[in-house]
Amino acid sequence: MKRPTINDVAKLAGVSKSTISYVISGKRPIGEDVTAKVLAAMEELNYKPSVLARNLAERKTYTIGLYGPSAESLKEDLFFNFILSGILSCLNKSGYRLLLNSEKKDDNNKPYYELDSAQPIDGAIIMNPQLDEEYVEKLKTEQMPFVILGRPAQNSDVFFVDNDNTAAVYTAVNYLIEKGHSKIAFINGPYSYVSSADREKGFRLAHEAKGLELNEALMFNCEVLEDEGYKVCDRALERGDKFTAVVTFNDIVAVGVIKALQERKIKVPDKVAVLSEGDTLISRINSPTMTTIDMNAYDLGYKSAELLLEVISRKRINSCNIIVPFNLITREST
Amino acid sequence: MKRPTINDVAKLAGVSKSTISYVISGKRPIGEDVTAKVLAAMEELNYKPSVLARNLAERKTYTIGLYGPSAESLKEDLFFNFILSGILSCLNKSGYRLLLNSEKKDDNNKPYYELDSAQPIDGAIIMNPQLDEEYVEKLKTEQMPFVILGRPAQNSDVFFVDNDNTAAVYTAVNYLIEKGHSKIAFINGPYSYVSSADREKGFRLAHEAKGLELNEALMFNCEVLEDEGYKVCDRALERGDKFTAVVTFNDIVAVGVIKALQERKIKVPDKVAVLSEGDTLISRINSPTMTTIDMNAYDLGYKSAELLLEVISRKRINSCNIIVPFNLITREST
DNA sequence: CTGAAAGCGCTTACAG
DNA sequence: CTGAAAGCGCTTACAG
Repeated sequence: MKRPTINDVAKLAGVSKSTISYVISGKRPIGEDVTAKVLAAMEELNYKPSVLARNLAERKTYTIGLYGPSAESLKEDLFFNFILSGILSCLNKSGYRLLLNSEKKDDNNKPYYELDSAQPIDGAIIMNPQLDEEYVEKLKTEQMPFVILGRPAQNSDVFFVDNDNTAAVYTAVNYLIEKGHSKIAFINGPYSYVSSADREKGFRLAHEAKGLELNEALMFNCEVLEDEGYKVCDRALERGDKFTAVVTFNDIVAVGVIKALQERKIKVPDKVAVLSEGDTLISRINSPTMTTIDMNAYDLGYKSAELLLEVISRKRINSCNIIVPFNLITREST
Repeated sequence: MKRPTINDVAKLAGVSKSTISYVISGKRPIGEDVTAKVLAAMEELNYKPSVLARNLAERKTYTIGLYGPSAESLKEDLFFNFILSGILSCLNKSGYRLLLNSEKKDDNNKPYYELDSAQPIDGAIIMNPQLDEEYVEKLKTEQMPFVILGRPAQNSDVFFVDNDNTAAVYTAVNYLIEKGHSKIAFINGPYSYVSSADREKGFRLAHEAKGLELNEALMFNCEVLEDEGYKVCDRALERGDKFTAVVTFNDIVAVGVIKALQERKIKVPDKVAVLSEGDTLISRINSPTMTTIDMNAYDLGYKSAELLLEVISRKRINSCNIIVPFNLITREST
């Protein structure tokens, strides 16, 4: 038994297939009696119009592609959950579907995305700070609407949604300085992330604003993993670096940092305060609970999707960006 | 500038469009010189075959649909991350795409999925224990391949992947009994989940096996949320229920339980031991770290996808099921 | 080894 | 208010 097509319905109802199509779409008025016949035929055959065929005819898929982290790094990334949740909430409201693409590796182990104008999507959200650059020019020439989740390196003429990462770290450091800290370590993300540079800028500015000298040796870059945070902190302690507070790239790195401190019986926050970014449930569950900057990741996702839909429908044409606010949440770790 | 189509390439290369198609697919031998011309034309026009048109012509989308939790409940669900990671790993290997569908609510606030044979997918993974039933019969008559992630209530003739939840709880309770506990509370998931019934069975069997009397009043059902775990535990303590150990549905519920205990200065594990299921990073980060049953959620996802692809390609026709093993991981909370 | 044509299942401009 | 036909951009059986 094959799936019924629009032709089967047309034959059964004794009308043309355009009429079937118009009854479904409501794009032109159809007589009451005809409508009734068509509806009955659809019911009888349990007919549902093929999404695929409709997409091809309309040249529209009502689907957007999310280009996110690799399958591997997605495993323990709660920040991603919030973003995904925000995106889905927005799309569900508008009847759009989501094609979820994770970063892949080619034969040379180079990361890439399956992302070009041949994909069955109306637009893309790119959330990988390593890969967005590569696709920006390509997508522009291919006229595929897209939004970057994060600030692109040269934000010339693209749509993007991000936090003000510089201001976030500025706020964090400022808070610590006002609490009396003067030797603050900074465990930043990979050097290649634009957001790492943004954060570093905030770190420097906060010191300048308070006229506090900054110790370059206390600034570190590492992969965004618990274990990396642990190692960096552990090595710093081993070397005898002096600091009374540490700001981390995100919650999971902070977990590693706190572990390294606790293993050496360095009390948090009594001896060293720890401040993270993200406000995932990790920061509430960890002991001590963590002071963190809530980046409103749900909003980041929601706004990206919302913006992308506006770009697709040409309600927005000139590139623009949306900066999602953050809030400092103080808990036990500072 | 419109996207180039196969006709543009054919014209430029001076051959028929079937030849273009065959050069790309390699489904029939094409002369060297012709191949070279075609490749050059494709290159010059930056041609990529439309995925949509190909899908319609082949009646195959190389896409599977994942029908998962609602956007809301996905927010703090790390178990989902593992499953998703497993699914993506498998699909990436096979060149399949993932359409991610979350549970939606209709106007009457009734949950539903956008899931029928008209969707642009070759098959579906259904991971919602509340909704799978509803779609099983429908999908069967519509000949849409699907795999249930979890054990369906009447597992008559469907493909499914699950843990042995009964054995998992049996193992957990057995371990606690051997540690000397005799009054064990059980905070189970919603009564409507098949997996809750499976777990309860394990809880009862473990008691029977050791000839230990079971106190029905110590068995609870609640939504799978931190706060619900907290409330159930708090009310039990308030009532003066006596127990020295509690087994929970998952890690996040255990967090609530431990919080309720700690607030009343009841030491974990000294006074009350806590054992959860899931082994997400929560159980490692929580203080005390949690003894938990690792359900191998990544494998759950990977195997579901693998099985679905086999069903789609008709390498499997008769319904079957895959039971993913679990391991007890002991940490500080017991 | 290559081409002309039918077909996948829809939508929509054209015509009445 | 309704229909016949062209078209979306491919694949593939048919033919040579």
